[in-house]
Amino acid sequence: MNIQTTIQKATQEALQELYQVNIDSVEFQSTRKEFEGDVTIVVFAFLKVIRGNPVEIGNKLGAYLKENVAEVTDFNVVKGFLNLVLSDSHLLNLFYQTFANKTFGFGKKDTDEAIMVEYSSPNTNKPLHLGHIRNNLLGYSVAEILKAAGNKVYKTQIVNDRGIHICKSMLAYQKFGNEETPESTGLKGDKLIGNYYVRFDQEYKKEIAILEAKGLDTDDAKKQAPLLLEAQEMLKKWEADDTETRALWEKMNQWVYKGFAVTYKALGVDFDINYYESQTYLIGKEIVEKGLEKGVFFKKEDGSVWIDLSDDGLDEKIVLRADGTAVYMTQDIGTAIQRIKDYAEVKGMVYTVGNEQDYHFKVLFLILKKLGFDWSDNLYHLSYGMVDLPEGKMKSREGTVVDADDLMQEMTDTAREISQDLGKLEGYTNTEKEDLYRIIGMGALKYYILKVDPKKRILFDPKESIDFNGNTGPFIQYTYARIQSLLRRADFDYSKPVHIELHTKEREVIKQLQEFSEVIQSAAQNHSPALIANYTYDLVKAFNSFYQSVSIFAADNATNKIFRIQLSSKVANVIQSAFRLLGIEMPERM
RNA sequence: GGUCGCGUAGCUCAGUUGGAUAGAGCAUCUGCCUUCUAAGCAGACGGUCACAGGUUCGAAUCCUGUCGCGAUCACCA
Repeated sequence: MNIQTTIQKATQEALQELYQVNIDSVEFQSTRKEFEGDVTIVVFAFLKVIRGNPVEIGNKLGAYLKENVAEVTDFNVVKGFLNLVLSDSHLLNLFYQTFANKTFGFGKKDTDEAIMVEYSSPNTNKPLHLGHIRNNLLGYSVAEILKAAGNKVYKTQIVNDRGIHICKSMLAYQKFGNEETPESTGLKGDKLIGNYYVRFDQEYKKEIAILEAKGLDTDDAKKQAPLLLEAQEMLKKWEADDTETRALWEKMNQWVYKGFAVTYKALGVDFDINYYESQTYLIGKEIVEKGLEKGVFFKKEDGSVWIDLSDDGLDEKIVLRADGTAVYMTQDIGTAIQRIKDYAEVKGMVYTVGNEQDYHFKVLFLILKKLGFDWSDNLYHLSYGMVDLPEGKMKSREGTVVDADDLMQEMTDTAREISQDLGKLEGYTNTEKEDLYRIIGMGALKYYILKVDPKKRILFDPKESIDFNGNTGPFIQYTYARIQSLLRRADFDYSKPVHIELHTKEREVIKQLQEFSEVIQSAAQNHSPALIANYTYDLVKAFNSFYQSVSIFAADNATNKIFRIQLSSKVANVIQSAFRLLGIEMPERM
């Protein structure tokens, strides 16, 4: 039985005995630093059933608990707050229990149920950019957190490999490409294709200008530009399985995938399953037909199929075009159902998609619910805010994007510059150094993005993001590296339990360590890596304060010294575990 | 205009189911390296938690309204 349950039971008994009342649950919180104590009971909460002065009630209750609960050694009452002091031996026992348990903090739910986490889901007509970085980091991290909380997880992406946007790149390549290849140009495949997407837009704009000069208005000019008509023609050919078109499409997509693989590897993310839109865009139609029979959908005069969601505060939404072709929603309905068919143990899904699609997912989930799928209650749209640049919104067609590969390289370069200035890396080989620069640079980038609440927008200033002080990845990595260095020096056996009188700072760190598993559960529930990040930073702050004010090597005696090293070691352990959930690597030295 | 989200220190952000005097970092200022990694620590300065009501022992947190910013309201994905 843990201490909270013990105290809760004792409190219930006490109130029964002292005031003859029954209390369902007791409200706990950890005692704030300014006050003496470890656990605090909010006495105000009892006032609804007990008449009286909260201070008096607190004192009586405190006395009872001190008397009857072995772990409670003292108490004090401030206003309506009863602060309980727990015994050193209790905290030490707690510490050694978790010290011995290597999987500390990670739930082990005995279940076959799985969650599918979708993220990234790129288009194959351009390279990944800063927005994808936020998406990938969030999706990957949430998947890891869900795993840590005891779930089986499948990571997946749906590759948007077909459609008019791909045809635009293909067309531009056909017209202006001169048979270029990644090999002939030395470009990454996704970069090469991206260039043609930009090229299409440039040429398209020229055509529009010409048409406008001939007197067409802008809308007509956009619709009648020959290039666009050609692209649409190409899409039709693609859908008709035209051999030549398909071959070009296949070739270009393969280049892009090779390029993406490099970016994903550098980002440290991966997928268990890939879905391709070219294979899924036709499914979903049957479902709509069935739903039509069941009366979930209705048909308009022109033959298009809709759903009326006005009873749910939304409006009407199209699910099938008049010509019978699928829309985005049709595909998503089909894909969701397909996934459950493919992986029977999947009971829920997380979609990592930007908040501009909030409405879409609201509708999608509602449709699936109306179609009667019980798993529709376990769908979650991991919605995140846009990443803005100081100059304004990113537009891929206008080239005002921060390219993912470039940004990662920039972070590594900056890490190199700063590290070389500090000059702490004597005796390292060049390979080791380069690896370290990468770990630090990526740590800075990942932490900077993940520490922010997903739903908030991030204003990304590349210069400011590379800050290695304060609440940053490198600061936490640095703390970890210091502890590793400490452990390398510890020449005695520090794995055995010792018992000492606890210093205030030591108590603080121990209590903070205990919270880790709760934080993981909470992060899993809220789908928020930010909780993990900020917890880790708090722990590091507490540890640094302990580290600097309590000298480890000049400890009062050998036993104290051993304990402090044990404590440091456990802190390193938890930091590493936490950062693994964020996808951030840890340096052994830095 | 309808719907959804956001608004906390000069800047970037925390703030768990409502709890004690609102928390960090950056920036500015003051101390601390003959022993363990100073990418650090200790401290100072800095707040009408957008605004106005309401709910209650208690509100940054919950409810209503107002203002500001953003997204969305496509037979695009």
